[in-house]
Amino acid sequence: MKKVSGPTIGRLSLYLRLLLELRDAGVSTVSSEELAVRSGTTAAQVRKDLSLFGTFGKRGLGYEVGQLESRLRGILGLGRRWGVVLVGAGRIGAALFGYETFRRQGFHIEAVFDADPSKVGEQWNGLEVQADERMEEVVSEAGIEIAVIAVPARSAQGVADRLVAAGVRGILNFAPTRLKVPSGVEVKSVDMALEMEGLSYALTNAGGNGGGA
Amino acid sequence: MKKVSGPTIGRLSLYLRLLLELRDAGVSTVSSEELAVRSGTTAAQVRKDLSLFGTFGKRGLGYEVGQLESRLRGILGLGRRWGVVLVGAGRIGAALFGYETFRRQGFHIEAVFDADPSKVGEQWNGLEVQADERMEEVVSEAGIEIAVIAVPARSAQGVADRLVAAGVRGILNFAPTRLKVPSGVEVKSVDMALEMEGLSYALTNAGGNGGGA
DNA sequence: AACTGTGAAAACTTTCACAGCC
DNA sequence: GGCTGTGAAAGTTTTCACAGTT
Repeated sequence: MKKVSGPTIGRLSLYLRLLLELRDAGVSTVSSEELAVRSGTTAAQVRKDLSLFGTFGKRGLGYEVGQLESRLRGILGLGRRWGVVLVGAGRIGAALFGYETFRRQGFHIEAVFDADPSKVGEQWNGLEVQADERMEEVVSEAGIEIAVIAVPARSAQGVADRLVAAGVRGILNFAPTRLKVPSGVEVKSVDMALEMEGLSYALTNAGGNGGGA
Repeated sequence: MKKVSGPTIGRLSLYLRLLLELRDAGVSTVSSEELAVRSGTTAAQVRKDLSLFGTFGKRGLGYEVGQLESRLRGILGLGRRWGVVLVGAGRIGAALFGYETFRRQGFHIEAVFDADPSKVGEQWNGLEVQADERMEEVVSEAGIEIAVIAVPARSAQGVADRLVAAGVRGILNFAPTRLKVPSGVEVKSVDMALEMEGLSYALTNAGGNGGGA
């Protein structure tokens, strides 16, 4: 398929989320302007983003909510179930495990691993935390494609290497470190410290600007 | 001050993190090439990023680790203590509360709030979870500038409005929703669902590309 | 009249390449 | 010789503006 930028994909996810809200509110049609206001971008941007994947709207009318929703689901690959393993049964792992929004979009955590023997054997909502030695076996047998890494920074690269060797193709990384993976494997990082430092910068250098709304 | 892009600030945070590692490893000098490899960018990018803020290196030699570290700290506004309140004492709040990396960079959680009476009164490492009604009072009396929002999506906007009215200037938002804030207030979002959907997209449309590592 | 889809222009970011200093 | 700092070139993303459809 075409070459689409990261920011564009992020906005498509956002549009999808807004469409779900609109649908729940009983709205059946939406304009690019409406989606733009709700997602903090411009109408032209919305139309350009969508136009990269086809033509979904009706001129003069706008977009049909249910139809655009299912098209976006298809584009984002959300029309299926994704098996996920979680590595790291600490606080961040626990937070993620209970994150309802994941499950709703088709991401199912099938196993949880930790290197700490005192955590192994804990029951998490009916799933037993397993020793990290079992990681490769479970990943390859269940054909798991996505892993969430929620271990300390110093262990993250080692865990990633093992996961990739076992067949994982996508990693969501919560450790504050840059993972190196072979080409063909996708990594997305959630780096809270980085965001916080971005805030610190913005507040420190606040002054002659005017674009928050 | 100048106008610097978001990605640039993200990279500066990353360079700072790498410098700390280098310092701990006893390294005293580093080249733009070295920083580039470790941060997954190019030497030219590193030099350009730094040059936006001044001239920190020595031609022929590179950058002095300790010196560049303290310059970056200054640029990012990390040379001080930041008071932070955490709103939402659920699992995500708990994960954040224990996140050592925050404290190390000068972000101190001074109060925790929750709307759920069954959580109010819990002791979190010596800090008592307070009723959310007390939020405004604590924020304005302690002169808190940064808040972390870790409440459900439907409550997030209301909480943000109250925090801003009480004087907060920066918000780190964990709720999967776009917050609207007045200009002058900065919001950074950590949106795990969005990242996960980005993975789903990448894995679904994997194929004729080659740029992983 | 309302609103989409899209080429072209503008704005922004990254990469190149080299002069200049250690 | 090694490596920075930086203008200029290349590449990418966003915005504009308008023809085309309902």
